[in-house]
Amino acid sequence: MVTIADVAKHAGVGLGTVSRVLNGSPQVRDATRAKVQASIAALDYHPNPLARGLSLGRGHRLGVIVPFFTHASAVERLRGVVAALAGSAYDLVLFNVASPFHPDEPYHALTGPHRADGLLVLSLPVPSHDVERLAEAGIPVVLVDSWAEGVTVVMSDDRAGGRLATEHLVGLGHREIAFIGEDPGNAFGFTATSRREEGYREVLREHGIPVRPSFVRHGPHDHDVARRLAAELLALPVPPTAIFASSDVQALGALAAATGAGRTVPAQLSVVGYDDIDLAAYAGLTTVHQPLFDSGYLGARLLLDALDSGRPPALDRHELPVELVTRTTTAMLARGAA
Amino acid sequence: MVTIADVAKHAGVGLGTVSRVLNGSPQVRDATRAKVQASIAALDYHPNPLARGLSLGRGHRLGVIVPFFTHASAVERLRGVVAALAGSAYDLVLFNVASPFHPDEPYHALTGPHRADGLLVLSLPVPSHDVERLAEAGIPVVLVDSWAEGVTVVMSDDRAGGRLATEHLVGLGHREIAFIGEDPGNAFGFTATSRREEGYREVLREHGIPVRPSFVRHGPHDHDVARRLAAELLALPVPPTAIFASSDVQALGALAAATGAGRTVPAQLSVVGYDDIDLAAYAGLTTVHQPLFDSGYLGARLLLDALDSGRPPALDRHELPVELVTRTTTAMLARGAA
DNA sequence: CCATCTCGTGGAAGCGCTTCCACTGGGTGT
DNA sequence: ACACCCAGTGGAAGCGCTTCCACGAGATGG
Repeated sequence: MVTIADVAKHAGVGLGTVSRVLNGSPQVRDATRAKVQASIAALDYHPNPLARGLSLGRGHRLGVIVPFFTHASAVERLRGVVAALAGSAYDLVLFNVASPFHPDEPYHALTGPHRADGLLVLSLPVPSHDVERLAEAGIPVVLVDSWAEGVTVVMSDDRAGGRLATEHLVGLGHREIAFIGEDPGNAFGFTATSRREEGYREVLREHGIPVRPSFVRHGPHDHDVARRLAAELLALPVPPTAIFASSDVQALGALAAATGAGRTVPAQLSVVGYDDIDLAAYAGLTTVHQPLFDSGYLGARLLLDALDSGRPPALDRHELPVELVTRTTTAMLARGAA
Repeated sequence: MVTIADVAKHAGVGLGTVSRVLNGSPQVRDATRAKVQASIAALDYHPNPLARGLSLGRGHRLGVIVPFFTHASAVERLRGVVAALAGSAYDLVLFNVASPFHPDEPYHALTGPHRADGLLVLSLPVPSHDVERLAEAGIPVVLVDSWAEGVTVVMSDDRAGGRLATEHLVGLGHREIAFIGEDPGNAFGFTATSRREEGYREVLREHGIPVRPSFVRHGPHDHDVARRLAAELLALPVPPTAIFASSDVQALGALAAATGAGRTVPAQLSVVGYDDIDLAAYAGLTTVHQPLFDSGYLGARLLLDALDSGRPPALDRHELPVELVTRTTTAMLARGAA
């Protein structure tokens, strides 16, 4: 293992000078710099990031907390994060939250200093207690698709998205519109689904359409669960003519239920999803597109800027636009139906 | 920031003792241990992993190199890696290889000591030059879905998978079977595709079916490229009655081309994919299933074992089984066709 | 010509941890 | 009774780096 001392000896200079060259200090004569750089190349020297980190007090690690297994959308956001970090001095350290039973476990581990210099949280809530600890420790935090008091957040306007989807269905003549989403009290603490539901309720109310309690179903974010919930909806005495699901995965479950119940889509049932993941395009699913990649990218950039400047990220709420993508799972309400 | 010295003072013991407690050394009297643990809790002390890493000579970081943007299958493998690392002392550091133009760039960065303690490489080739450097640096390496001289590898039997797919089509009566895969000289250096192609060629040969050069098409691993290649195949004077694509993404491209050319699947064209990603099930794609999750899991476990034992991973070639999943994109060759 | 400044440089101190060595005090064997 | 050993402990050294302080050599000004 070659160290800075070896380079110094080889170049015939002091350690300090080598360090200055490594860190681009202007306080080095050009001739000296060249000599040192030649030695670095000759010895194939690589600085030890651990030692560097210890000395500097930061390890150039960006922690990303992500519910990897539960939401397909998280992957696309992660891609954005990866893209933002390319070329930066920071390494991406991945912390998965697999189980909803210990959602705060990663924070406990991370609030210890130097586990990561900054934290990006995708879709998960952060207990206020941990927000404080992270703030005390001086670790900047950015939330994507989530919200917490006193933290910089990047979100898309979920309520507007919920409105968009519902307006679309109402515009097609539907009045019996069901909703499938996650339980507001879900174990992970995901909240986006509730805001989408709010948009749904608002639009119905504005059009004077009563929100039937039996038309609003909640369950874990899972294809088969959604399928079951949709099957229940379709078996109702007065079944819905349209379903708005708060995610594409759930919408695809609804599609499967429709097939199972012998309903053709969109002739006998319209379905709208949310997220616009890869699958949506293949399935021809009408859905609300949100900029998943961009949200991850922006979140990471905000964090990097904060880290570079030494200032905590601006306490803004960055809102990304959503947009309805009309495909082939929605259609005008057939006359005489419902 | 509270350090080990603070804990020592608070507990009225020496630094060494605190360190021994932290590291579970038996050389501490129970009473002393309890006292120290109480102080740790009272002060909310968290060891600094950077300092620990510097002292120990390893940072408890497991580097994963993954072509994140190009292959959907990589994500599923990554999930396996994440699962294997849960509960271990190692953090997952993600290195993306976005561009094929500098495929060895991450290795340059990583062969420097302590960037990561071990390296897991997904689907990418490792230049032999870097294999040597990593070996010299004592960094264990495991490859998943790739191969290199002198490195532990986890792979599935791609040739057998290629055979499986082709046998299936031949068994359905097809003789005009085309292949769509990646160029053997592709910039990233992916090799799995070539082994699948070998299996395809072998089976055709065994059945006395000539391999028409015009039936074998190569292009980057991309849906739209595959779609174009498939469109070319279908426009041939004697078009194929079946297409075996070396990945699901490419098979889905072929499906799109079939729709574009007015061919119904599977009546007028059979299509087989490879990987069995999420999309395959939704699309009803017949495909070769390979244990993506398990491959990542196993690779990570091998690496962790090597790290824990201090021995390099056994130089085995771990081969995972593949299996044909028959869905709705393949059917008996219609009489009189071709 | 000397005091003063500036630039470039060497190297010690210090980051927080582990580990090794030295030391103590109570057993143990004879 | 004495030598010996060993469990338990304190603390110095050292991991490889950055940074600060000190210092020498020219340059500058009076």
